Amino acid sequence: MAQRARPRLVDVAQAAGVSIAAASRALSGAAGVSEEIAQRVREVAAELGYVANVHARTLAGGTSTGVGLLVHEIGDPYFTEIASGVLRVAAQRGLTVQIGHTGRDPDAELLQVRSLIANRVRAIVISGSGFVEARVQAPVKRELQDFQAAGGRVAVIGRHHLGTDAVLPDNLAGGRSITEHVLSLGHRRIAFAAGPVALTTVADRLAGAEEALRAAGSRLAELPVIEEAFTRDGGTRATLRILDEHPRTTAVIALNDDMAIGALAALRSRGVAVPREMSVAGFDDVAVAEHLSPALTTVRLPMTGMGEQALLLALKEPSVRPRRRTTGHRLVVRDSTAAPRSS
Amino acid sequence: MAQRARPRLVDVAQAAGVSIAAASRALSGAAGVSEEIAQRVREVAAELGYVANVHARTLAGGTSTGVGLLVHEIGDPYFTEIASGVLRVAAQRGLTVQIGHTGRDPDAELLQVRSLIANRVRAIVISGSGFVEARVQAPVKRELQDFQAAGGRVAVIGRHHLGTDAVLPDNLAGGRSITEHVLSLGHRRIAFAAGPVALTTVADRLAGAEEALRAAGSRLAELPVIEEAFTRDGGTRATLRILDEHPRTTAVIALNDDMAIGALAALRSRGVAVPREMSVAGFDDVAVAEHLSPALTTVRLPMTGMGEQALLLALKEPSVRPRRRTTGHRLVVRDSTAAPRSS
DNA sequence: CTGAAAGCGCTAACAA
DNA sequence: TTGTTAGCGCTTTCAG
Repeated sequence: MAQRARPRLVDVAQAAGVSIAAASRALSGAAGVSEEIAQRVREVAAELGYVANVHARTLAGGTSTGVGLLVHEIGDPYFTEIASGVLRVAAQRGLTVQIGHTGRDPDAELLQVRSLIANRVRAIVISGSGFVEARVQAPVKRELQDFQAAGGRVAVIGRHHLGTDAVLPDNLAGGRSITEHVLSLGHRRIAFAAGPVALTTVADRLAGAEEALRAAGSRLAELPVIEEAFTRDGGTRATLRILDEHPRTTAVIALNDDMAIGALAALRSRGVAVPREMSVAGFDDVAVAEHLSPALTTVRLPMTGMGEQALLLALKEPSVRPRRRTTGHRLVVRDSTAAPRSS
Repeated sequence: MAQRARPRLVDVAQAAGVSIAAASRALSGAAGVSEEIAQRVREVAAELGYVANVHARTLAGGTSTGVGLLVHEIGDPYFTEIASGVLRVAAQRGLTVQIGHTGRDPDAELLQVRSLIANRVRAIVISGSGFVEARVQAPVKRELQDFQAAGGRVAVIGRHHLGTDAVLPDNLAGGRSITEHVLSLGHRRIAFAAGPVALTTVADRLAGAEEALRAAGSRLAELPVIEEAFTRDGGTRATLRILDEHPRTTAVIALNDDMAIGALAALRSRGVAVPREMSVAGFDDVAVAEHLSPALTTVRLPMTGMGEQALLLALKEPSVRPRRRTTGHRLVVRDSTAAPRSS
């Protein structure tokens, strides 16, 4: 345990025989030093293995190089891809990213936001659905507002109602597209494997489905919408319930790919052939969707791009009114959907 | 832009009518304040929306609450699961995690390590294979050594040669197991879809395969080992080459699941039935492996647990000699492997 | 138990 | 161009 302390700026300055101010300027690339001194300081610093203390720098300079990223759960492929986009932009801007799980729990989210604020990050990106009910996220909203009032920047992905810049996935139109697709194949006894309708993402996708259904002379209220967790396991449970409670169903529309994967597992376990006996559709087009068994029909959302966009938005100068960027979507028809068996 | 500054400790102290020292003690839960004052300070702080500045705190106290996590690419499901484990442990300990991509590039890795050190994180977890050739990672090693000498902690996942605590996945034994499995099905014309053999992970898994092959009276040198990127696309390219250059092959062993997914895609595109015409095996058992088409035979590694273990190790008191934790592995036989067609 | 004051390592005026 | 110095917001001796 040498506990040998790391060299500080003074050490570098001393070793280079210049003032600490000169050393600071040389290392941070600021103007006002002769190239000669700058050169020498850099060499000495490298020799000593000097690495500036970010905390001291941030405290003195007032500007942080950190950004925050909050996801529901990094293991969920939807968030994984978003995170990947955020990391890419951050790296290329020389920013550092602090990441945290929210678990779709408003309390955990509040804690994480506080932690980011405590770290004085320059910008916060929050991804993942919010709640239809504005009240549950009021504390976070207030915290974010204060953060912004103090000069912080915020961008959210897939949320409204937070009064911040936002990247909005095409949930409504996507919900319409996938439902139209299933209807066009001839399905009428459709069931939805949904996450909690309290989530805006779920609500929006269902709203899109409703539009498609009405156009076809049907209504969402006439069909089973099974609410379970917005996860793989939730998809499995929802599908098992559909099989048991609505045995004549010919198509399951899962409200995200993760649920669709769970749905496929449930159908396999019950020996139901997809798409011959049951069609399955997902939403998001996560990277593995095309490699599933069978390859999943779904709606593609540009997740990585959404992550990039969000951080880029958050890094821009704030505008008077919150900005909104809506993404496109694309229906991707693969092998998991087909016409119902003529019964 | 109000640019209204956030309240500081002085503001809280003033509002509560106590000294800044007392306020500090009250908020950080230190001893030496009457419960009465502590109570009052906490109330005032909450009212004002006070959030302590981590930079100031770290600078003054000398102890950071941040930890660093470096992954090759968060989009790779192997790292995703590791990250999930790390985030879980961090959250439960009230630690903050800074994450970065290394892209399996030693230079990028060095930059990321420097960034973590600059942020004075308490511990660094580096996941992802190192290089067989020790020389390429010498600079990182030196940096980590200095970091540790200054009291920092480091743990790596799936690397040797770094002189730090390590969590070592069961690559050798796993490589043996999966190869034994394929051999036991009767395959002899086996090909390997490998990542760069310069990676220790690849080298170790191949060494395990060699053991199994020798026990069966064969040798690795007699079989095609196709080196491509250790990714999905790499798996696709390797498999296409196997199909073209070694057309009599009856089984492909991919050295990770991501490559196996690419292999399945390649075979599908060429109309080769799995496992009837070609068996495919993977390695890792990422979450989607069981949902692939067909479900993938692979070797399970406890990735999430590895992430947890690594951070836990890094948070422990350092020992004189680097600690090593080896994981187990489990052969998971699913539908992608079968006996070769009797030709 | 409480408060005054000395830094933590760095940046950014300000002088020279 | 250079160097001096006053903080940045907090923790932590050290007196009281």
